[in-house]
Amino acid sequence: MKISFIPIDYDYFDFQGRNYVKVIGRSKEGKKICLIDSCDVYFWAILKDGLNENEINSLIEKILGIQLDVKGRKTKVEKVELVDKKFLGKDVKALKIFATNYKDLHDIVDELGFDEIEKRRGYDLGFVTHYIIEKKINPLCWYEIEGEILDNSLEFGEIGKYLDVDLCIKLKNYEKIEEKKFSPKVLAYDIETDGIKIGEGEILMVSLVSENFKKVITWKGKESLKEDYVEHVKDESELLEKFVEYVRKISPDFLTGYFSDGFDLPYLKSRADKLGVKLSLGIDDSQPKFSRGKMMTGKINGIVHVDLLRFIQTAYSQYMKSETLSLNEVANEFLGDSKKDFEHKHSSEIKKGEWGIYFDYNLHDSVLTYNLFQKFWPDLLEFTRIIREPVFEISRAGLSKYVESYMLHRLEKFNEIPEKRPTYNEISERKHRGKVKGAFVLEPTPGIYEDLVFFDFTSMHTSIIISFNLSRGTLLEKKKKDCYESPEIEIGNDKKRFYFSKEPGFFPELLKEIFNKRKQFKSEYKNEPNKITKARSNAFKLLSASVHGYIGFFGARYYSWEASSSILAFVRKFNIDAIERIKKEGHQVIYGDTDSIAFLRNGKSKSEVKDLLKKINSELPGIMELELEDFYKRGIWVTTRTGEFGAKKKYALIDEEGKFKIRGFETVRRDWCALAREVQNKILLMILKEGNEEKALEYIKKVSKKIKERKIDLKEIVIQTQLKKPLGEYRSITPHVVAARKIKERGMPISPGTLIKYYISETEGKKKLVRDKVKLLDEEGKYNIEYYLEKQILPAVENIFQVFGVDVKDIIKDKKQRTLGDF
DNA sequence: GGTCCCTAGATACC
DNA sequence: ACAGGTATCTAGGGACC
Repeated sequence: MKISFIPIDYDYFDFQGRNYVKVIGRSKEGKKICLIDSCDVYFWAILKDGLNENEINSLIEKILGIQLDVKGRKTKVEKVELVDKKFLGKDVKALKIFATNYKDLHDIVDELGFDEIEKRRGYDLGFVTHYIIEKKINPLCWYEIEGEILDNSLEFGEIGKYLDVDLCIKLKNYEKIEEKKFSPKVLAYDIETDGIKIGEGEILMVSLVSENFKKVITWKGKESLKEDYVEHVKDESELLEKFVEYVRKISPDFLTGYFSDGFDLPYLKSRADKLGVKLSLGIDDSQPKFSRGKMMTGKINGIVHVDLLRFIQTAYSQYMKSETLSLNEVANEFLGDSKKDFEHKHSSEIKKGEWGIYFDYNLHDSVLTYNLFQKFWPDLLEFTRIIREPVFEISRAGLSKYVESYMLHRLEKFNEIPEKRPTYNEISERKHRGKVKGAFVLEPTPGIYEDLVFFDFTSMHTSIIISFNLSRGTLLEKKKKDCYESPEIEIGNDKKRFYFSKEPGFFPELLKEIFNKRKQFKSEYKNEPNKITKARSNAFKLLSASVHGYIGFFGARYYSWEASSSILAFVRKFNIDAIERIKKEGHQVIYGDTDSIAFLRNGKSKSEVKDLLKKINSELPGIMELELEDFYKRGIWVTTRTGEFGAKKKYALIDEEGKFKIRGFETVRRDWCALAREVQNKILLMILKEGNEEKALEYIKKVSKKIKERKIDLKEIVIQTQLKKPLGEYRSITPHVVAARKIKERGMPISPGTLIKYYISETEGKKKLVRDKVKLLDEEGKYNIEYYLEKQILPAVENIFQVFGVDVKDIIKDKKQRTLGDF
């Protein structure tokens, strides 16, 4: 019997000392299937150059004799083969050393301190990754499989009997087949509790949302108006049991929550432990397992637990408008939907009539999570397919893991042996080597300009890596006759160049694939602009842009200070060259940052500009490409606060359709109060639309009057700042630290990541410091007129008006006039 | 108590 | 530790008068 099958999750177990993989997935017909499979277990010993046959044979004999008894497990070297391989692009002779159990490879490696062996590699990938590489049963790709059905078999300790799947198959044959549509079964969940710390208070309710399925399980508010999605149970224990029952009945591919790694799942587990309920969510009846890293991670056997927040953090946060990654804001941005209104309070304070609202609130959180999962699914799918790690990992990993896994899964094509993870000592050496000099930013001349053009390089770092074959493996020890040469790089007081082979390296070659995906999704977005094509385009832009960061990241297997420095040196060179080239054509260049150039049309037509672009492109090497970002009707650049220089990374533009683009200004910074941000935003828009400052000046007069008359709402003057580390670690006591202390005193939870909200009030006495005037939002007080005028409004608008030679200081402060008016 | 300079800290840009 | 460097800006911290 042949079955079309899509792998979703991977797990492994030991049976009689050997490793077996469980691949959980679906058949085309929607049946949940568990494949049992195994693969060769081995690692590599790279031999020193120039060993003769006898030396190699006697080495192999020695290695074959290795037998270990580790952790009660007998393991041995089963087989050794001599193979021609490559390591970092160089030809090497290597021994492929087969062993019984993957977990023992480290111990065998430790026994291999022979002089003939130069390096030992390929033992630190993790068994699942090793398996996927070995067998090429890639996640979320379709296969036609054949095998022995184990449902009633005694094999593997009767695994087929106790696994909660439709079919359990011992894999015999498989073949990759063409892609089919796959709509995963998704179940979203969310809990409401009386506690904030994990397991502290009771769980009041849990909501579950799947396709055509909505449920709130609760043991509270029985008297309340009964909605048909509400299911009442006896108590909290029964709630937990019912939750498990529904999850098992629905048997989803994905169980998804929002911040559920950090809250919902550990909370459920903790309460279940306290109440003696087994949270047997796994297909093998196992309970969720938590691993502690920087972030806690909750894993369920056979169901992929996806904390959407984690995926959004890595894949989208840099491209989002939302200022926080709260469910509400993210849902707003991607779904145009919000959380329902409900003011959280302890269950003892909830009135009878309010429970219905609470249930609805709880349900809607799961609805939002479910819908968000569906929105992001195409991206999660694409990332998983291209990176080839299980969805569970993809949904949680950082960018370095994305890049690295992409490479590791494709080394075989190049006959490459994988590099190992750096050791602790190597990491600290890398950290101490000194920063790589970064990109070039052109200082703008402050002013307001008309008819602007923005050019930018397409995936600049990536195209440089590809075009100049830059990587650790292609770095040459010294200059060769025919090689790529980096621009001069300053090292201390020295200048140096690095040289790279022209023989294509596996790393730059592999990058091409990412680069092409990026191109494909970008044009897809252009043809069909919507939130999702945009998100996907941005996601791959991010992956593509992360590769040079990966090379410079000290934890990377393929870290290279030399390659990283060279990439940045090329980035600087090409941007500066392009600036000069555009100047030479008679354009005034206003600004440039890393891979972009802004310049004036200076009377030239758009098609002349496009011709210039073509000309420049024909002169660029390799796959490097400069593209037209857009034409802009008007743009403004200001000075820095001190007024000495043109400010970098701060500008505002209006395009020809009247769309605004604002970068770096207080308007886009969340640590400024809404009032200052709105005022600055309005002023920028007026100025960009009209091309003069008159209206804006009128407006600013009105606003400062309103402030002085205390007519500003509290929510307009709230300042919010994120706590970035534990409260005790702050060396300087800033306003937001003071505010955070106040919150803590009230017994409210704060931790790194919490947004601290406060306002600055009038104070009696001679308190000078801002932090002495900090008040929380519910603390009574009058806002500090002077502070908001001089420290929020004035700095936000002062240097914008300065561009027109207008000094707004007196207009805003206006102290004399106020005194006169008072009489 | 005020001024100057420097640093810590947060956030943005690419 | 979990992609990088460049940059702006505020408020605190400390030296000095």
